[in-house]
Amino acid sequence: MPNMPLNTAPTSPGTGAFVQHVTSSTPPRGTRGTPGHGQPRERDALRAAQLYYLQDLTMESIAKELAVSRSTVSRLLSMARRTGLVNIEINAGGDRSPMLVRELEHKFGIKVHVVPTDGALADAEILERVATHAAHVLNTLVSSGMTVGVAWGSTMQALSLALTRKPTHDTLIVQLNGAANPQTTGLTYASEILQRFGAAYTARVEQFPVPAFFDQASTREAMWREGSVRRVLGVQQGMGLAVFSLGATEAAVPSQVYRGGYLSAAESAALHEHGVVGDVATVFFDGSGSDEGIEINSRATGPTLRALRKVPRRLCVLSGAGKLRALHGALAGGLITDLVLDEGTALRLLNAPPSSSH
Amino acid sequence: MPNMPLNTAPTSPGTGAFVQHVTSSTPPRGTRGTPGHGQPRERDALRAAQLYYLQDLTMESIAKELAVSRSTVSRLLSMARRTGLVNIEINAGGDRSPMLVRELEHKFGIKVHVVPTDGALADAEILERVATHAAHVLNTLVSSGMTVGVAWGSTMQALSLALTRKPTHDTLIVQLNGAANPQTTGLTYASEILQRFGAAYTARVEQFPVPAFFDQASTREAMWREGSVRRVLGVQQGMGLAVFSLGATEAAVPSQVYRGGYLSAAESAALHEHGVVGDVATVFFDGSGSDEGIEINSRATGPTLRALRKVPRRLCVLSGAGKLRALHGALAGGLITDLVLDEGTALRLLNAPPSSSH
DNA sequence: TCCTTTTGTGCACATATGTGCAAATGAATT
DNA sequence: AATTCATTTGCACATATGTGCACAAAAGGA
Repeated sequence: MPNMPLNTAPTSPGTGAFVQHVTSSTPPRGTRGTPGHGQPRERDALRAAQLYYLQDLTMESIAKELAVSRSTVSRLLSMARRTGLVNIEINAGGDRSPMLVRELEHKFGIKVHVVPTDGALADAEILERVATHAAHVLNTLVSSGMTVGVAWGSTMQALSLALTRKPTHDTLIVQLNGAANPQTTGLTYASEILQRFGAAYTARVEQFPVPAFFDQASTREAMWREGSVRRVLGVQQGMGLAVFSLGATEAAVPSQVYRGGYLSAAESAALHEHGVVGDVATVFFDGSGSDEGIEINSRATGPTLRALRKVPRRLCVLSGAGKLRALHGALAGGLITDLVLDEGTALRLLNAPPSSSH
Repeated sequence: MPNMPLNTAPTSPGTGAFVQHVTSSTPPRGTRGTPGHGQPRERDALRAAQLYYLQDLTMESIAKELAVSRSTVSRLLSMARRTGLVNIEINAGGDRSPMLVRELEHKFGIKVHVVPTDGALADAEILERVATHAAHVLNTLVSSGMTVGVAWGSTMQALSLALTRKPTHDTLIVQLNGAANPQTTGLTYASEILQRFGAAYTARVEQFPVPAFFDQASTREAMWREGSVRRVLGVQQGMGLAVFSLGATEAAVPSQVYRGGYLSAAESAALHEHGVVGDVATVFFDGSGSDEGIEINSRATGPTLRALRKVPRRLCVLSGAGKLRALHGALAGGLITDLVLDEGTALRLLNAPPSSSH
């Protein structure tokens, strides 16, 4: 009775083409098995995956059937998982889901995914778990032909690293908001996040090469009339899914936006003045989930909340303690349709009353 | 780095309710973990499944987190799979599928699933593999609210035994054709097949309590006007999916229909006369896939091919050597939209020219 | 209340699986 | 042709996993 490997082997990058090999101790391959398949290695991987996951054969017997060693089968299966050939999903829907999830879904009218977390886990571990879990959820939401808006930040970074491959066609990944700032030159990592999404879904990537905030609102207006920018904004219009986390002013570990030199001290103070509790893609909102009347938003580059709400599916990935007020605001503003969050935060969300704004 | 168990443990029936237990060596449970979930065992199973399949944790660490022994985690995961909480699917779609599949799909314009089979496999093993594979394919086709027509026969029997649980709502399983005959009293096994489908999909089952063939066509006409029969026929009208195999006159192991006392010698001879190559749900067809002009069909109880073709999705499960001519006929007649078959048959199907009928 | 039956648990052992390492292969280059 | 380089393979060993078994805890009956 077989088991089922899972780990993503820390093997080499391995982007290269597949090439046929012949073992000396074994009769030459190529005549074996079904003729006329694709690259031999991928063909074997599919075959192995079918026999292992569908037929419950042991790796040993699969090895015999493919005329390779057992360890090769192990590696084939490992590859099959990494490349998304095998897809494992957990059906937590309906009456099977724990009461916590059901209560949250009922209370807020959205789809909720609670990531199990042990109380003793460090914040970094929680983030990683949430990201991994969210990656699987994302796989069920992304489909061919879809345009997916993607924000950036530490949570999105973790998510991008946890993505599992799911090849699609004609999918388009579009950056939600600019990422450049006066302090750091590169901020290549925003683009790296995008690239990883693109690789995972074999999708084209549309970057948004503008700063996170303009210094002058008038400059933004001017830029927004530029053809190159209008094109990206046009792509954003077609989004079927937006993926983002929330920035929170009160977070123990302050969000990317509140470090990194994006905001001046004066600006931070102004945010507090207006009762801002958090942001989505560098657009700030108050406790009621409104982005209006906040000066800096006129210089921000993320979609207005009004525009965001037009996206049919809006997945928020949230990890950790300090973002509760931001989450309440975002929920009040109807910004979220699908939520992934850790168990601790979920519990607090259920119990804690929405903080009175300001 | 964890592995992933697969086998359906041969444990006791276990239909009973879940009950909380307390171990002496362990502090009482119930205070642990998220409060307010469903039955503790199912709650743990979900949690374990998420940690194991999504987070790639080892069973050992999950055991620690759930405060149970590692073996319990193993059993929880085993249960999670059996009950369909965990769903494993293989994405063989698009350009990743082997050329054999692509060629068949192109040639016949249908969706094809080829079950890998070693050349040295016995017929019974091939049947089992095909059935197991088909069960997974079926899971992707059956959805809530759907009416599924199900035939009977040895292949359907094997399929029913290989089904994996996938709970749905408002699904309806309806028997495609009568199964009683003058020889065997029970033929309980036709109903057992149906029951298994019902159990796997938590669906209501609609039986069709008529003989496989009437002695007199006029009796059928009369019965077809009966309210009870009309109700079943009405349900059949709503089918979104039909699942069947093919009977073949030439099969090495003759199909159920050609043994079992369903047909007299004279009837068998008449079938050959008319160039019959096989049947679907006891409705016979010739090499071109037509059921017309075949006397016995006026006494049969399965849906006419015209009626069958109205079902949007028609899954044919086929295993073994001798059914090639029947398959060619069924394909010519456009009876099939989705096909599951073993590799050997698939190869012959691709190469062999359609047998000239009669 | 006592007894029987059912169900779940941990233990220990037999299998099954993942992976570092060295050897072997095939392709590309000199 | 010889050489280099990047992959791939099989081996062997360390882990990880499945399961028979005996026992403990609940549930049901008398």
